[in-house]
Amino acid sequence: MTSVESVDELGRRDRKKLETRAALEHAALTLVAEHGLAGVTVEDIATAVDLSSRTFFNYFPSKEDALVGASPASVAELRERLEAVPAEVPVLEALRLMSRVEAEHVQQRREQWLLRLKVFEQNPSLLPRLVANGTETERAVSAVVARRIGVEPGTSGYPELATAVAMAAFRAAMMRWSAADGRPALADLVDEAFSQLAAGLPNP
Amino acid sequence: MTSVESVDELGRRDRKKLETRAALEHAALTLVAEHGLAGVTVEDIATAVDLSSRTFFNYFPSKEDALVGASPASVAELRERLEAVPAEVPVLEALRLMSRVEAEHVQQRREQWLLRLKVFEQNPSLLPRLVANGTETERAVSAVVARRIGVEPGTSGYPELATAVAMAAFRAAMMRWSAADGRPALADLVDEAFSQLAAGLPNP
DNA sequence: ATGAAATGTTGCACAATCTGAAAGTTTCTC
DNA sequence: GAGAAACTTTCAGATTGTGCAACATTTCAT
Repeated sequence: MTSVESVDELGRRDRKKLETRAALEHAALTLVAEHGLAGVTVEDIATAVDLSSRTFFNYFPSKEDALVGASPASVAELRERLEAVPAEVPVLEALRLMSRVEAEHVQQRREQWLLRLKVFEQNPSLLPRLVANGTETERAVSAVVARRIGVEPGTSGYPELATAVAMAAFRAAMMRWSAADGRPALADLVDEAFSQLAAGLPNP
Repeated sequence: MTSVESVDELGRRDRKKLETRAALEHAALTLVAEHGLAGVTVEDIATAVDLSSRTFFNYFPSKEDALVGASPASVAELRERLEAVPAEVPVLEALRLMSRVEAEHVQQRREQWLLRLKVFEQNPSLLPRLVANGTETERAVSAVVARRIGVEPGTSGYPELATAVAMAAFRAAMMRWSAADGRPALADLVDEAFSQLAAGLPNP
């Protein structure tokens, strides 16, 4: 279908789609931040953007998904980013590099992500969804890792372990970043986490 | 169903409650294993146990929760188990010991857990729920870790990192165990994962 | 054993979530 | 500009989940 184009090269239709999607995400985040997850209905979110609630469901399968704001392209991006790392680089280091780039992307949407993470902290039932995003990508990333070390997926368990651990480290860094109100650079926190991983998580 | 009558000290009422809860869990798992998550309604599950759907919601807040079968006591158990490890044992080793015990508990309910994990694999939208259980406990465990190394929670980030990583390793071991159809001992797989963690996840 | 208290189950009403299908509207292509 | 393609909306309906009141059962004190 449509390959990787920049936003400028899109037609009016796709541009409006992205706008609508972003507007729904933003409305969902701000409304839930103010009234709590249970205090906001899909109808509330839709009317805040002047859309029917049915249209909301054309964009997101559920209220929670609008808060996660899972971008469909992110999986492929992550994979390509990981595949771009030279084969002689150790797996954990490759995952660190991939995560650093992801951290910079999050940092670019700083306000949005800080708001999102705050909403997630205040509504713990959402936290699994943040990992859900990861669950999709976990298979893709671990498949790349498996190829990288020349192993059939699902036999050694190492690719799945390394992937799951790396994503856990990334999430932990994000939560710490959010708790510190986005003061330190997220990429630095990610780096620190991976360093501790590489050292075998010794007592500090 | 003939009760195991090993649940001493409990009156008939609480015994029946446990039975009903287990029956609902079992019905939910087997039905979803056969018809898929979307192919089973709460009404189906309830009538399979000869209960009203209203009663189902007295036991579980949602259909998904019946599949997870979250035991309320598990959080406290985990905490106590971790606190029981001598203070001079390094954090990662303490988490390994805690996880081993948990692995043995899972192994004791082998069939139930293999079915559950199979259901979760076949319905990926459920996977976050498996971690949801963890999200609750993640705070509790990381709080214990923080006390163990004498750090204010939320400052160093190490307790949260170590906890998240340990739980990721445990989950990876469980998935591998499930993929291997429960052949190897789960505790051994957990052990192996933690060994790789302690070694800094070197390329295999 | 018996009656009162506590607890569990159920039916009912109701709000909210989410999905198909059909019809209307906008955008794209030629 | 005309037709095709894609997006939005309305509508109907199944399902989820909760509060409440009535009913049934278990427990407990006497």
